Amino acid sequence: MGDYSLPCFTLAKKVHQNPAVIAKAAVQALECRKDALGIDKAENVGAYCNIFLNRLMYTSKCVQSLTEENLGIPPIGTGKTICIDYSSPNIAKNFHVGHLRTTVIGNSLYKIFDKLGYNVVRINHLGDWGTQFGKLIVAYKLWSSKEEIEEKGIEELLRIYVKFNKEAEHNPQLIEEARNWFVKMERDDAEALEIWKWFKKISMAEFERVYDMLHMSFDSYLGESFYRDQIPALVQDLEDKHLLTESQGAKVIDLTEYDMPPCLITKSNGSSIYHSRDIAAALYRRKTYNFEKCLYVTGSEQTLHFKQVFKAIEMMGYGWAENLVHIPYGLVSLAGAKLSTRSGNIIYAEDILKEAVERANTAIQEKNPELKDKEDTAKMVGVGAIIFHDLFHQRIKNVDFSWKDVLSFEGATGPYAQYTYARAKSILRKAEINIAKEKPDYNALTDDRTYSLIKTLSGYKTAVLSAAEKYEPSIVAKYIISLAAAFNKFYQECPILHAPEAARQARLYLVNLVQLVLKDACGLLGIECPEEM
RNA sequence: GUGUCCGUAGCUCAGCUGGAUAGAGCAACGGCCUUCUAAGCCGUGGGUCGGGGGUUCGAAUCCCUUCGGGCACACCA
Repeated sequence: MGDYSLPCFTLAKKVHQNPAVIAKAAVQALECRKDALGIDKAENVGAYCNIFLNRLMYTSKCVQSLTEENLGIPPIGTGKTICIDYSSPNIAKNFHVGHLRTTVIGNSLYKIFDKLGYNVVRINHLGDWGTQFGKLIVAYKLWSSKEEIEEKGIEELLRIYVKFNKEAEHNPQLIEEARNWFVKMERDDAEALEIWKWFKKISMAEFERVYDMLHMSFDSYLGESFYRDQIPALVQDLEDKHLLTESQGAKVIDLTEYDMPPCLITKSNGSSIYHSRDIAAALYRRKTYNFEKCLYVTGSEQTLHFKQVFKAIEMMGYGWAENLVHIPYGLVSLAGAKLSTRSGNIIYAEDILKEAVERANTAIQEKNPELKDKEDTAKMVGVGAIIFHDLFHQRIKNVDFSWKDVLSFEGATGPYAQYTYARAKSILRKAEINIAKEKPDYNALTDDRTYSLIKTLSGYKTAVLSAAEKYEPSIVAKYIISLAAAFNKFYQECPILHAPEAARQARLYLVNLVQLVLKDACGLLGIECPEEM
């Protein structure tokens, strides 16, 4: 027989979480086990009777700890710097739903750490260097022209890139030519660099359109190309530290000791590769920002790559390698198949954003045609739906893209959160009182619905801290839904404006807190809340 | 093959530092707008927590094993 007092003890600790339910359960449990426990039932009747008091104390504590300025969130990151490498799209390819994930997750992590007081550096590590430009140059010379690219922009770049890959399947010579062009780029060949700069400019214009729609910006756009002239010094450093070995003409760091394939530093033709550029970038960032942590938001398929890169930096003798964190997310697929530019199995970020705004517009026409700022609201709602959908699930889960799910405005969605916010604001507008001056009468806040709402409100701090600790914006998204749901239930059952004076004041005080937290939490995901919708 | 991640309701997922009848949303069905925005609320149905062992008073949660799926495994990023 075990110790039956243990479960009872655990239970007692939880009493503060939901007194009504727990105390009831306690009485039941003790009924069943009182012989084993040898405790008089009267003790628990006392506890049961304290529920009302507990609620009052809890309510008062929670409501007082949430103020407009702090919302309960402690500034734990003051004086510390965090670099976040995210979005980082490849030049000359379209921005599709896959890129949207890193962009939206990274942006949310930025908002969360910023909220906690960290100094956050947002880095868009553009994929603007590498063999793919060699491929593009070859393709451009073979199948396109200056006029066509000027006219059609990124579409034309994409067309010839796809064509190149298709042709290269039967003609390996093309790949060799592409690699040679990349070698030329690395050796500052004027013609190669001029074409490269031109392609980069065309791509950036497209990316900026998407970032504008998402209302996002970055502190640094230093892409891979920025680190190209730092590679020779890196190679020299690695040589000096006796970390490099020659393998099939390439220079590698041997990692067999750590059960990993070797980390390639330079290719057999002498050019750099993404491992070496990532190492150089980490060294540069450490020197420039002296970061506490540096986060890399990329697909989970790059897990091994970052393990290699981090290990290499550690082997170079840099203890701060342990502060480099890869933040992987699951693959986005479409109709069960991998997203592929080549086969056309792809959806562009711009298209879903536009479509969502369109749908939001339709919804407004149906539900609230009198609304003043229809266009702005439709943008907030449509874009909010997309962002929220992307952040609601744990980032590691694979997602199969579905128009139906992405464009849903009901249930656990961004628009549901925004709608709840708009409802709360509407009440406050009609109340026409200065909320800050009203002290709530806690006695008016003890019914089940209200208590549950206060419980949820007080969980904001925990949710934000947990999201930061796990680098998991979905925790905030889940929190938003639980708060919105708690508020909507409260709203349904507890009259606010038409309540007796004491209850009216106390409830308005709560509505104000809900509204503040909802807006703040949505902000942490990069979602804006319209005042009316 | 090796490594790694995932497997909970028809679908999408919470819960995983062990605790009492496993929770949401979507979809289905039935209710609620002369009262604060029905993008809402209430109710009904729906689960061998992939399977099997083990640890424990107690396991979706921890350990082992097995099956299914995703991804990665040097000259792309």
